[in-house]
Amino acid sequence: MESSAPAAPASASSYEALKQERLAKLRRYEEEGKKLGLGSAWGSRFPDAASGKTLTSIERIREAFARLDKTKDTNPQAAAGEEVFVAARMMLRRDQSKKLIFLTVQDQTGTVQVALWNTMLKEPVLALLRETLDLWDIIGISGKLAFTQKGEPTVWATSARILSKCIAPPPDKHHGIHDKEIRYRQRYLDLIAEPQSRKTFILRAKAVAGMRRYLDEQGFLEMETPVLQTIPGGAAARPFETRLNALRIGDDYMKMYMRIATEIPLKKLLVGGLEKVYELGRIFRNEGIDTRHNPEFTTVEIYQAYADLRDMMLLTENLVSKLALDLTGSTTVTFRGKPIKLATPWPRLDYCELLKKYADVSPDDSNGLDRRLLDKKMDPAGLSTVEKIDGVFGEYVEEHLQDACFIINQPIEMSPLCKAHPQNPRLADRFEAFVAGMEIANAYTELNDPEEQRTRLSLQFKDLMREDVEELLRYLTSRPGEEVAETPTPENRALVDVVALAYGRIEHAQGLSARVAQHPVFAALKEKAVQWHGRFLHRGPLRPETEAFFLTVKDGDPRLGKLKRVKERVTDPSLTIDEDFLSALEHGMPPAGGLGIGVDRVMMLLAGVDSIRDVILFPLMRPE
RNA sequence: GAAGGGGUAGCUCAAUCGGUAGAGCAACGGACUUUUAAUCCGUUGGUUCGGGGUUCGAUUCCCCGCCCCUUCACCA
Repeated sequence: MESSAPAAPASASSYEALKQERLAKLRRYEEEGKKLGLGSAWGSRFPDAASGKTLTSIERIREAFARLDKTKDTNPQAAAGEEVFVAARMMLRRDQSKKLIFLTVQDQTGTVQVALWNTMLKEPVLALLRETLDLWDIIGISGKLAFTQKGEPTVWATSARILSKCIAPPPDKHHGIHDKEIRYRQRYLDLIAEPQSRKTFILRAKAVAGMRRYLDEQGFLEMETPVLQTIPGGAAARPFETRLNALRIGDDYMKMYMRIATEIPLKKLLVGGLEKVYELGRIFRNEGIDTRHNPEFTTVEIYQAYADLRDMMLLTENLVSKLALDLTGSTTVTFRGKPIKLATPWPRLDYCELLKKYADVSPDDSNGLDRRLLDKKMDPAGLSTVEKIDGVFGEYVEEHLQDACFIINQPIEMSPLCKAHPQNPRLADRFEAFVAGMEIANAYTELNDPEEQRTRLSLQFKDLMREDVEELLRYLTSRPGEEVAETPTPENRALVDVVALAYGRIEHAQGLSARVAQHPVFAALKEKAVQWHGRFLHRGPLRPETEAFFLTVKDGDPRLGKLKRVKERVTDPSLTIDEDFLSALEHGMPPAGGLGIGVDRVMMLLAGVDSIRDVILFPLMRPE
């Protein structure tokens, strides 16, 4: 191993030197502690099983002190009451002399002062701890409760031992850790050093438990549906891909995707006769990372048969405001320095009226929408009407949605899984809940007509595909014939990006597939594609319904990036019609209300933190 | 993906015009029997994120790269 390596570098790092100091103390403790019956520096159960005693949390100790008299109970040697057992990490150490040492120790519930005093603790034990106890060591002590002369609640140790040695040098005892990178990558350090962070994650645990309790009390049942899926559905987001080694399709392992929502399987449960279901869990979206997005995040989706949007509104506002009240003591929270009201009822705000109010434009006014976008230096060219409306809404309206509210009556095109509004078929019977400019929940009266559902999914794909196919055609027209390599050789295959456009994917994009097929360049490509497919890609014969086309782009072509994006969209599995889902609907899904809540964002509000990373224990980071 | 800010001792942070890289905490040695980030005296600790360039000389100026933060873009 290190046989041939030269001796340790002349100047070991400071980190290494500090660690060696601590290791030396550990060895000394092990050696001398044995004689004193202290056990290993890597500890064991505390207090030991034979004693029949149990630990007392620091919170309980503080409660006990509240029942003592600060002026009278100051003599530890005469302290009444049983010995308490405390296990905690030593955060601070104040040596008064060789005979008296004050420690501040911390467990999950708080901090308390511990005194090691030669009149209470055996001299050799005190001496050994004095020499070997370091900041951030975890210790177990038994002791008596008494105030100091200055009135500080103190556990006066009658015995003490190291339960776990911290051999790494800890951070600054006062400043803690300011480096956000360390706080995220080594969350355990953050949890020890920053009480606020610990509070946030304890709060999160309580909030999640509170959500479950609330739903359980309402008669909802928590379901566990697959995280690994063959068609990721229920939202329009790019999924994470993986492969299943146990199953092969042709020569390839079967492709699978991490779920991007829990919607589809939960609705299948409604079909199955489970009438009030929910799932609180992690979902995964292969998209941007910023202060409000993490690739894996937590949602709770709730479905109730024979209910509708109105029920989901009540559920949402009651749940969120109750959580705030129970956990923070108020229905008004502070976020980014501003007070945010979560008290019920939340105002129901009309989407189009908000557009009128803040952007002075109607969703039907295409020119007006373009103008508003241009005012904000956004290019309306190439955007669908829905995207324009959504863009204007995002730019002009969202910032005004600070106190909790419901946005209702969105255009139906934006919501393919949602039933139309009972009074107006152009609107969706949907709400989005906004708080502090963030979308925290989204709910529908669920679409349960399978034929309508098929049409709506097809229309949505067609809409998304149109853009991609147009872009592809623009590319082909700009480079007549040039991109068709005669034969893929080992060299140019390395320089080549193959774009596969599955014919079946665009069969619903009426008119477009014909235009693609008729394009002369495409015809040539198709011919090549069939040859290459058989000769180089080894995926077996082309199936007629999935005729594939390939085109090649040389490395370094400035349009390569754009084409790669087209490829991603065109081969996006979330644009596959989920026949299994439609089949479920064909067996009859009860009319239902459905709701999804972004748990992380609710936590940001409750904890009053600015970044989603501050409510996720181990946020995604680039590997170092 | 773009712009801006940042990366210096184990931790928190300095470093003037480009001129020997400093402090506090931690660590080590010592004093001290009621402290509260204990205090006091002394000592040690550096690949200044990595690579290249300009220069007599680079933490500092230039180029390339890595990582973090913020804003924007993306994200039903």
